[in-house]
Amino acid sequence: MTAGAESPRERYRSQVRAEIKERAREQIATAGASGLSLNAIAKELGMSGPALYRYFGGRDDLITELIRDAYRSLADTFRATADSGDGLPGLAHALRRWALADPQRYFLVYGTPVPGYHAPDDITAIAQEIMSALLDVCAAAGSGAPGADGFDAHLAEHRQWAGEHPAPPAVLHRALVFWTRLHGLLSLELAGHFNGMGFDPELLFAAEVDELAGGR
Amino acid sequence: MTAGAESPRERYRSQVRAEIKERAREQIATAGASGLSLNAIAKELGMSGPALYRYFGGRDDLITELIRDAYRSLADTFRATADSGDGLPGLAHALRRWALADPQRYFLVYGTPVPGYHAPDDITAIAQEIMSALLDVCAAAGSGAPGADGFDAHLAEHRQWAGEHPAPPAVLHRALVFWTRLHGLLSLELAGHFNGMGFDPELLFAAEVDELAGGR
DNA sequence: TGTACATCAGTGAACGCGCGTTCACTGATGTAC
DNA sequence: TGTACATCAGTGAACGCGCGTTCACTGATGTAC
Repeated sequence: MTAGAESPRERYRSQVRAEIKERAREQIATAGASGLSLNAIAKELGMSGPALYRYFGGRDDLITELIRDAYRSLADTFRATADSGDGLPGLAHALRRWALADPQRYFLVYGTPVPGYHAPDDITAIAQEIMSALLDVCAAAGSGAPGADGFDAHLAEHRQWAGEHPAPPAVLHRALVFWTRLHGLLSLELAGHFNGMGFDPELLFAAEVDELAGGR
Repeated sequence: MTAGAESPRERYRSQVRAEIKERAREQIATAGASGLSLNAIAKELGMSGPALYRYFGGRDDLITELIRDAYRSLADTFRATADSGDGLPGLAHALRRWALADPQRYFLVYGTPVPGYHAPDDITAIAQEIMSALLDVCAAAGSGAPGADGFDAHLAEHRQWAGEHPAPPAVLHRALVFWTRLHGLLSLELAGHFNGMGFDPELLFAAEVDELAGGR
């Protein structure tokens, strides 16, 4: 009963859980999050539908867990990249790789929200980890930008979202700009809005990263 | 039978069509696009479900038409604003107003795509109208930016998306940057990702518009 | 080592639901002579 | 003006489907003595 040791039953259990989630991700990849069906997953695994209730409280629980995994994965990627010292360009390209590796995972985090849904608190906490890693990198990059503008003054007094992070307003501003600009590029690219336009999305992304790393 | 005159039957018909679409928009606003149900719409209108088939080919047709309306509305807004001579800031704030007026409409255009769905050609054509209005405004604003960078050179040879528009690469670049940056801001704001962060999204938007209107 | 018991994964039947869609039909509205 | 006909909105029954979820139960696996 020591915490680290896993009994055969526990090992089996977590393995089946993983398989269920894997199939769920496949379904989301081909039909979107609204196309996820417990019965279909069970069929693919050769089980009956009710069997899944041994592993998840229900459909909503499963989706929430997939969303949590997606946040967790992005937070880990951000933290690792932030600590690697590759600066803003490194973080930006890590984000792009993460997004392209699994577009639907990206949309689980940043996609169109279901009007009623409210994420549980622990997911909000992971979102803050992501912000924290971003702020670390922005702070290390130095302010570099022109002097404080009007929005910086506003940020100086509205910085709850930064938590205890000691970054000055110009750095907070840079973090927001990093986030929103790259999200704009990635979400349009992943949604296919650049399809058929002719240019290479990666080059546009790189050009925006250059500008972020330079002035602002 | 002259083209302009509408018979009573035709008038009634288009009125019922409009009511159906109105209810559909309400449903999408409260449950997302995947929560749209023909039977529920019929019930709200006091009709039986099959009656709707007099007005739309089916559920997919209805959704497609709502998407088309959304594109049309944005294209009209862009064209009118472009012709008003208020420049990039005017266009940006018109876009923001349009987005905030009906978030789900915005997501019909720029939200998470259903993996299988492919928009019909006429919608693609409206998307080009939108781009065209944006390019007009960017061209009128002048290049204003620093000399051509690497991406501008790429754009010079990959400008199919601009159609016949005579704008130079620097202007094309500015249009893409306008589009992607503002989309990033608006989609995060509308999805609620700024909720609880503390700062005012409108001020962040304005700061980005300032930067777009200045250098780049 | 063997026996008695507890745990728990998985089954199969069933429930109730709402969905999109078809079809034959009714009845009101409009048109032609 | 009245009559005969065509158009077409809307109904109600029905089809088949897949969904999430519950429940009582079986049978295998693990645990305690």
